[in-house]
Amino acid sequence: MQAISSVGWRTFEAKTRRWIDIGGRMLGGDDDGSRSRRTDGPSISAIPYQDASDGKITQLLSERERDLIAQISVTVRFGRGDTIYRAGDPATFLYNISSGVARTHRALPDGTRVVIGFFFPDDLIGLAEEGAYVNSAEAVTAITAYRLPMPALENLLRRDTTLEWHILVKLCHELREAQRHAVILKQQGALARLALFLQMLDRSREARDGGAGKVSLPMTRSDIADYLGLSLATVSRSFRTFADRHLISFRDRRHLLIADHAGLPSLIAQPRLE
Amino acid sequence: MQAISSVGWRTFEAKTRRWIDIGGRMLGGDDDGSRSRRTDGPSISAIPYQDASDGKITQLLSERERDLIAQISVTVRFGRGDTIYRAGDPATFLYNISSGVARTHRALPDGTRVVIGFFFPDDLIGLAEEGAYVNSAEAVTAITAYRLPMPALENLLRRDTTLEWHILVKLCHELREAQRHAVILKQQGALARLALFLQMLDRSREARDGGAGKVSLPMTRSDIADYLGLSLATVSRSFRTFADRHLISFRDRRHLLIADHAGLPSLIAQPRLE
DNA sequence: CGTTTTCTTGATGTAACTCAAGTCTAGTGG
DNA sequence: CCACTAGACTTGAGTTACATCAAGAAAACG
Repeated sequence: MQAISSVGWRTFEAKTRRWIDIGGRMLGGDDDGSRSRRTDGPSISAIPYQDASDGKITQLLSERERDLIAQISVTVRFGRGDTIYRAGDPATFLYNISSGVARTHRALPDGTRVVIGFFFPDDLIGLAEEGAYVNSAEAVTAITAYRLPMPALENLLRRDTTLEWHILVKLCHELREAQRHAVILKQQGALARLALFLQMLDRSREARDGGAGKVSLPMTRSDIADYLGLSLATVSRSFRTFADRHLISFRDRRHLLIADHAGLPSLIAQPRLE
Repeated sequence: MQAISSVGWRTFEAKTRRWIDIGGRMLGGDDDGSRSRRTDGPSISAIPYQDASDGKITQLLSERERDLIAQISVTVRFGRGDTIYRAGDPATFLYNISSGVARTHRALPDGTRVVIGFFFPDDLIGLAEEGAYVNSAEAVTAITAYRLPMPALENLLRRDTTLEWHILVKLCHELREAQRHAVILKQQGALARLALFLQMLDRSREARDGGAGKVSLPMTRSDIADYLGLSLATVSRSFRTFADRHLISFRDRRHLLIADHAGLPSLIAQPRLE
């Protein structure tokens, strides 16, 4: 996989260009629960930095701001499994996910893969260091995203303080998520890690659709393992344990219901889970 | 410890006020290698977001910006072990560390402590969610810091786009650090985690003083364990293993020399370290 | 409908945890 | 200045949870 020669920028441009779709149509029938029901246009949301909102995710951008971003951006689409960008490539674009789920990862010298995070509609991806992407990003499901050229965005931010503030707030949100991820990983037990992961997915889902505890797992078990720092086998076994204890129930491999909302948190942070 | 009743804001104010020191004197003879040799004043530095700088940390603020921040801030001091703020307290201040080392942590329900990060001069701490601190922060060594009232800072940022941009860049830097932390934790082996930790400290030291591989460990073994997600015993054993293999050598418990700069990275990301 | 990928489940070895006892060090007061 | 003490660190022994290896089952894909 990933057979194209990594000439970097040019290859990358050529590759992505294939998926550009000026329409911005929404993806229709994805049943992964992650499709967005918003009207068309760029959109960024987060738990606010200052104002209390009962833990709910709120839309940060005004209509005007969304227009401004729309003016400098293009709608792009990626198919399941496609590479969005690679670590080390020149960071020319920021992506605002509109529908679908993305994953960022870092490849270690020996080929081990570390999944940094999963990203959902209204998230931003494309973090850079010294002008180059630090992680690689792929589409977990089919994705529609707004692609913002960094120079144009920087320009826009320099002119519009409020917009810049909102990006700042969003970044704070992502920073908190990254810290939360670290907290998950420091949990000793596999069950505790998985419980925290499910809780995280459930919370992000709840903030979006507000429905009951029906969680969808668009990513593979292997993705989850690489995110939680466990082996694929252990993830599978842990799911089974949860099901056996009637904490969750699977509709199929990709869809589960959280049966015992109090049970999962109780597993967390116990020194030894027996 | 931490015996003061947690009435939150008022107690907090009263507590910190004790350490306010309008002078802004630098701490003199700390031999922890983390003292800053800059001239007086607020200071923020990071690896740039766009421009290449050979991986070096650079000062982000202009003289004018540092003055602006100085005008809204007060110099505060904390003694070793003092609490800077607590998770859940109203996030009224942001802190710009000037000298010394701080640590942020989160306490889990069962009393387990998770160290989120260590912070050095030129770093910012005080991340909030919905107006409240998400982590607690303590002084690992004696600390001098600039204390910025959030409302005033927000005001300042709304007026000064460039300054806001610089804060944004700094936040990106911290986000990358948090991700790096997660990568460390996903390493299986204790040796690999500790090696990455030492590498991290060494790099941050190198960016500051540029000297040879003399790393200081101002934090306790227990802090390191809680940061790396290991037990105190394992951290100790791993240090011993490194020393036995002549990868590092201890001057004393708090100061070590990286003897084999190539040896440590070679331990990292190996599936099994034997 | 066959092939490939993804997932489940079992058996075994080992790294790291826990418990626990012993050593060092820095900070305190005589 | 030195003895003393409390906290920080080291090291050992036994146990356990998870990684690894491996084979079989179930989806997903063309």
